[in-house]
Amino acid sequence: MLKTYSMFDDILQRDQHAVAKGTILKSEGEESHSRMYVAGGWLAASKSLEDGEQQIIEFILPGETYDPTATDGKTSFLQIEALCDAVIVSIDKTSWAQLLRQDPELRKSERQREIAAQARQSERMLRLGRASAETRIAYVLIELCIRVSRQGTGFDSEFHVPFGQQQLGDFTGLSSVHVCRTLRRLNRAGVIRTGDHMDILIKDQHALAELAQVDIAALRDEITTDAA
Amino acid sequence: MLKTYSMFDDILQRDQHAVAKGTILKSEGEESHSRMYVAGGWLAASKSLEDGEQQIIEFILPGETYDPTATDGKTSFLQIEALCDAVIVSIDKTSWAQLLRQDPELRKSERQREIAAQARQSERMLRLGRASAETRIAYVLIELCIRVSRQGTGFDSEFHVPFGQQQLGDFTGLSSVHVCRTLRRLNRAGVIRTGDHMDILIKDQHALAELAQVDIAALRDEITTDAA
DNA sequence: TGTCGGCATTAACCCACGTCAATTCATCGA
DNA sequence: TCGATGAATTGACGTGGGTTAATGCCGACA
Repeated sequence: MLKTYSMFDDILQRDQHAVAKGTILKSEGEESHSRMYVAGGWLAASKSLEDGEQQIIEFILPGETYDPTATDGKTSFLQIEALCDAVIVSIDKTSWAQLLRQDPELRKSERQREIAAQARQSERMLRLGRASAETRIAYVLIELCIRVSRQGTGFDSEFHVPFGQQQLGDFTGLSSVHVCRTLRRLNRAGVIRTGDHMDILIKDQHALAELAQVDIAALRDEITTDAA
Repeated sequence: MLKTYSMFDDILQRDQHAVAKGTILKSEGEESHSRMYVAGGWLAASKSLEDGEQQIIEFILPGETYDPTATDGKTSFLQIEALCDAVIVSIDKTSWAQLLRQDPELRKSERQREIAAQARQSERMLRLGRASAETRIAYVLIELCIRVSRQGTGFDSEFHVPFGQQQLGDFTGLSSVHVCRTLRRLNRAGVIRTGDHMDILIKDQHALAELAQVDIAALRDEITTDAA
């Protein structure tokens, strides 16, 4: 989570506005002159093929900022959508640049955040291109678990995913039907337990990490650093 | 391509060293304290699953720099390998930081480069997760063609890929056998013509763009900006 | 309390792509 | 000139995951 900066805080207090689940905050190719700050709720940054197939590139969680503006400085190269009811703040480029100029700490933490994001992207590309459905699902569960946990502290084995299996598929490159099949299988194997409304309980952290082909400790460091 | 900077040039003249095709310049998790500059040849940045499956995350072309150092500032989160005989220069972090501090132009162009890289990654993730083999192959051909072309000027419909079908598969998330099949099919359809040694001639640019589900003009802008 | 709409679940079926293996071909050192 | 090596190519075959569609469940709303 971002540390507290008086001027930053000031901006975040103004201009908050609530958006309903499903709201599209920015579309691909649309004008974009601001960085978004998520005060509450989850967003998804995604791209679509002409035939309508959607791929979620990144989830944006409360306390994070995101700017999908392309190199032209004008248009967004991603679509940003609210996965659940959310509260967001638009910080215009000028204000953001000013914040960065004034605050070396913020500058440094944003730099770290970018590097961490790039590492995460690489890890996801590896799974998208090369891993089985089971590995992909196991991985996303671990990743989400860790990212949710750091809002509290440490590693909570139980967490809530505020969106459906369709979106999980859009993120892992699978159909919602196969996401379902895979989650059932993990349930039957006793690795996880799914409750109502996409509540997830990781029953066997070790087995899940095995399936995801990931070293949990390393991943936690990587993702957690993101917040520094 | 990077513009000319006296001090930058100075560094690039020293410390050049040649590496043979297949050389692994950095391994995943290995110590990494420098940024690499490619004076000649192509590199690949990749990640691997425990079972050995490899995914190429990015190609690094002559004139580009790359730094795979993770947020810990110590280890590389990618493997860097020479796809063909290459000449590279290691620029240590301190020198690089100094260059950035002294040169606002370089700082700005690197910033642009990072944004462009992120847009490219998103585009690739979309294809990895959601597109057919044909679309992926068509897309990578167009992407490579444009990136090679900008070393000269404009869009050359004929170009050379200095590595094999296996690596094309490692980049697109396909098996080398299926890469081969797909290339043959594109040949038979008259969209491309493959010559010896992975020489590619795009015979029908429009049809290829159609298959790739991409707007060539937009993509060219995006990739070309990368070089600013 | 009923009805409606959206999501999860499951089964049946199919196909795009992976795997394995044989064949050809180009390169290269002895 | 002769293997020897490694990549491209092609065919046969198997399968993981997509598609379709039926069913059930829950929450919202009247």
